[in-house]
Amino acid sequence: MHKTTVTVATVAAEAGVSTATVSRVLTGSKSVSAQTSARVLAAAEKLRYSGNSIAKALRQNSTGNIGMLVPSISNPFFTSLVEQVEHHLAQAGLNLFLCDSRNLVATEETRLRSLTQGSVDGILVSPVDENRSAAALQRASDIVPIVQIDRRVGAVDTDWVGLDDAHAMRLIAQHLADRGVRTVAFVTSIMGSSSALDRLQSARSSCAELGIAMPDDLVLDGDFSLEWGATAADGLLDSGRDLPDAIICSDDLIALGLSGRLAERGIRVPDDVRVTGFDDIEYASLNVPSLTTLRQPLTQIAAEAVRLLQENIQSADRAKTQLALRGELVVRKSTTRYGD
Amino acid sequence: MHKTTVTVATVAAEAGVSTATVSRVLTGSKSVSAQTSARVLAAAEKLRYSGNSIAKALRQNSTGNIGMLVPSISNPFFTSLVEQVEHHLAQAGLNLFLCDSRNLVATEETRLRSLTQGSVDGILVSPVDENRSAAALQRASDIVPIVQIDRRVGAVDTDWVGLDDAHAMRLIAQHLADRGVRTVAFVTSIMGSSSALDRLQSARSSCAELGIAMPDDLVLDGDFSLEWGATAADGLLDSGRDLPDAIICSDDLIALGLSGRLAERGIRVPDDVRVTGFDDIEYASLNVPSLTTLRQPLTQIAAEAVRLLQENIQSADRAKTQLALRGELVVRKSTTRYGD
DNA sequence: CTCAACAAGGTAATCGATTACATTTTTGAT
DNA sequence: ATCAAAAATGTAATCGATTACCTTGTTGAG
Repeated sequence: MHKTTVTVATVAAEAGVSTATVSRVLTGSKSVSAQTSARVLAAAEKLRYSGNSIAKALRQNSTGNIGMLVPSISNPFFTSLVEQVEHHLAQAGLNLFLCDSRNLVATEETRLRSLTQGSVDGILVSPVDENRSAAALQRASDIVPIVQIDRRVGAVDTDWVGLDDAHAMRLIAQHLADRGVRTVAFVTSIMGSSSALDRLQSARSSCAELGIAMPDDLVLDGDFSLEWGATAADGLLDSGRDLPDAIICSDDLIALGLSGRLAERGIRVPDDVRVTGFDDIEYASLNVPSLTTLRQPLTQIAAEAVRLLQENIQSADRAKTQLALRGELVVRKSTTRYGD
Repeated sequence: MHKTTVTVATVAAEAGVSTATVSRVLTGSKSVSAQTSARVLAAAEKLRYSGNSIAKALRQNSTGNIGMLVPSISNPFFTSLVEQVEHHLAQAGLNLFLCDSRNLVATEETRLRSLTQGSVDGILVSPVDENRSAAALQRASDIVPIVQIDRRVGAVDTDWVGLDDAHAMRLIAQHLADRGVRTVAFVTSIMGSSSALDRLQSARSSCAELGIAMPDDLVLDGDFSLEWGATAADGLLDSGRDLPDAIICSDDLIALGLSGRLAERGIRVPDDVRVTGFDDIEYASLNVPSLTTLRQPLTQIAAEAVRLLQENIQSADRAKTQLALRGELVVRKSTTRYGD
């Protein structure tokens, strides 16, 4: 199986030229005659030369791969984000090195440490916690170009691309107000991630403006998961209180988990209570009832993040950009009663 | 920002020792006095030395990272598999380099090519297509240790770890037979992946044994997605035929998409038709109705795959192992009528 | 007290590809 | 026909960490 390693030297010998020439042919630099070039290519082919990207990276001080660190790849929102990023990177001839911080600051730190050890030219990161991620992130950004994506740590001075949460929540609140909603519950993840924080704050102020009540005891926090959505549904039903007119969830997973549990317990969505999600993951449209949610401009977010990272890699000292892109409300059945 | 690079030489100068000594301290080789060691560590700390894993990899001919190539990271089954693998690799001090072949043989080939260029010590791959993936896989396995996981290309001689599909389908068929099912439809992905092939074949033979009818025109193929599940539901309902007693789906995504569409069109699961999934992704238990499915032994699969890969990396020429692990039937509401 | 064994640390080769610089050959303009 | 510019190719330095091999100094057994 594992034959003797084939290097440029092997190929050079076979083709009867120097290693420099082999390298020139293979990297496509100019100044190699057609015949020589052909001879080298033939030799490379014959020996099944496959290059050594490590050596190349060492010499050129650039690996052609980009690290991406997300809180949880099992969250479909991040999965889609990763897919988009991967797509844009591929177009730029870059490889993706994907890591999962498992929503743990400690794991995040470990990953950042290994990524900053030379294996990547730059990092896209969605930090776990607005505060507790700061130290590791700062350290990493002293070593390698970093762009924050989706979630962010404001205290670390890097580029950031993500959603305009304030605008997004305004769209949702406005939509609910239009349908006559007067009281809402808000189900979210425990404070810590910037997304959760921003969304709650924005929901509060938008609801206030529109005359929608959002009592403190109807703000429930757990995490971004189906499981928590279901638990929150139980919480609301078991509290003894009347259900609000609507339940705003800070992501689709929560909304789907919650909607499922409500159905099991005989509560009809949207007739008994309206429900909104956030992100527009694939399953949102296929759930029964289909979920009204806020679609994030994923393609654009990914494209901008990749672009900014490339700029960062090229020239270190640029003014940092903060890019808040606008989402789009997708109205579906979970907020639409017959006659609405 | 990007300061002058700190290398072992910088640290050596600061500490007043040679680069060899610095390296000895940092890698923990023996024969360094306590004082010297302390001095080196202090210097490294002071200069914020962070090492260069590229150089290290070049010298040691080993990177400490493992590539994993899956057909689609947006499929929750693969997401969970990746999580498990990541966990087991981390325990062995290895990093994960994750790639998505987007269900395309061409993308798969590109990724394999870049992975075999030195960036990883070994590869875990779930090949897109039983036949069309063979060439690229063979080529890659000539260069670097490979273990196939979940799906496989039989023609390429590598280790493989996955599910015992025959056993799994027998469990499902038996369960349905026990509940009085006499006819089934089978909704799957287009043939190509080994999983799809094996599952169909096993379903056919198990049903035959148990006296369950599975007419050819009730075998529908599309892909492993929610979308296709929904489309298949439409297909069954619009065919003009009576619904079968049960619908076996070759993965949970299909089952969930199908179950949702059935509900929308007023068909009740399990009362009008029973539905089974395959994989036991997280959402299977939270769907309404919760989904009867086959739970894959993911942790075990991941653990074995990692173990085999490590063995392969250590000693190239071993006899190859094929490991088919048994899954477990999880009975839920989608096959359970009142009184069953 | 002597010498083998060992500890501590230094020097320089090494991993494989790229590339600055040097050398030779070709080309084309006059 | 001549010479400068351009093309083709070679030689060797380089990227940064590791490590084989060597030198010097210590220790302890006999």
